Amino acid sequence: MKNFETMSYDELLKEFKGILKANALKFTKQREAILSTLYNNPKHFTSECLYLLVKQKHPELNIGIATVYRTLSLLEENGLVSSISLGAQGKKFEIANKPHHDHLICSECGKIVEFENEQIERLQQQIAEENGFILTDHLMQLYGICSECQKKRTKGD
Amino acid sequence: MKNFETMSYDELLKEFKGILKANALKFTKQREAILSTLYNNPKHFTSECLYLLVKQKHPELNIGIATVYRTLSLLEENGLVSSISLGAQGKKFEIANKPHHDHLICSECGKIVEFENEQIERLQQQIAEENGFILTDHLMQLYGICSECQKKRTKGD
DNA sequence: TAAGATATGAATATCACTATCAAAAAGGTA
DNA sequence: TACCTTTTTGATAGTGATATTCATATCTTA
Repeated sequence: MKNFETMSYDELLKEFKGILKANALKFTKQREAILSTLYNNPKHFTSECLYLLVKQKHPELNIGIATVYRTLSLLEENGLVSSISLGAQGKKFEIANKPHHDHLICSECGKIVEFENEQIERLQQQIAEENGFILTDHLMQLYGICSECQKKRTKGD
Repeated sequence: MKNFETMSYDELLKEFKGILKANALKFTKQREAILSTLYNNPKHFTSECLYLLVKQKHPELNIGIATVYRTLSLLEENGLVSSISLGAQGKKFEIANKPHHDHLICSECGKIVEFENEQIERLQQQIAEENGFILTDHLMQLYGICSECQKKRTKGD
């Protein structure tokens, strides 16, 4: 897969158009609005949350929530966005124009910190090989209490 | 928390009864049926899947799916079962009478291989600390193609 | 720019899970 | 054991996130 790390918006858009063409899909205003909103807000979005933001930034499109779901699936299938499942807190999406990273999540406030660790990646590769697997992907989420929520706790009680 | 690794079913049952008593909850045939089914089938169950198996093994109980959900939550809250979220493949439960481990999952056939790696755990702890988090839990799933599915692929095409 | 395709938004359906509720069962107590 | 109180149960309805349907709108390319 391509590495989107250093991609400008124009390059990303070109990539997206290429994917659409290759699959006989159409380039629409809605799809672009969603892609650009994701690109310009490098946060982790809920589908709902992204829907509201796109609606706000592009009111003339009168975008529907179904289109947001459909487009997110499309983008994820093609590696342009990635998602993490936070169980009770829902599924969050982010644009995949950053280097690979994993997530450290606060169970109290939902804050997400990104990190990367080469050493763990190597160990994962090794584990897969030992078990006869070809590693294609991985998911690593660390859960804990962030420093702010730790402070709140001691105050609160 | 207690380590359930070497626990016999009798010990597990005793533990469960203790938890129930401590919370003023009752020991019922349904709850026991679910616990024993989990214990005797050391696999990863979907709620639905476990429901069907308990129904089959204990038809006289006429168990309802709601009870399965309720009991799984209860068992998970008390550390007797643990769960993993497999995204599209749903949430799966297993009895927590094994040492902590993570999962290596085949994206083609859904096969799950368990593994543990001390070194990764230490690195995770370290990452959490560096970011001011108190680590409470983690989720690590490696996705890949298992050796069997690799063989099928080369044959198939 | 017309033809033939896909995409869209609104509404509806689905899926996993949760809440509600009347009836049943558990487990103290006498 | 019989009673009494509380919790649990199964059935069912409800929920929220996501998927599907369908008539209309929009894109692409010829």
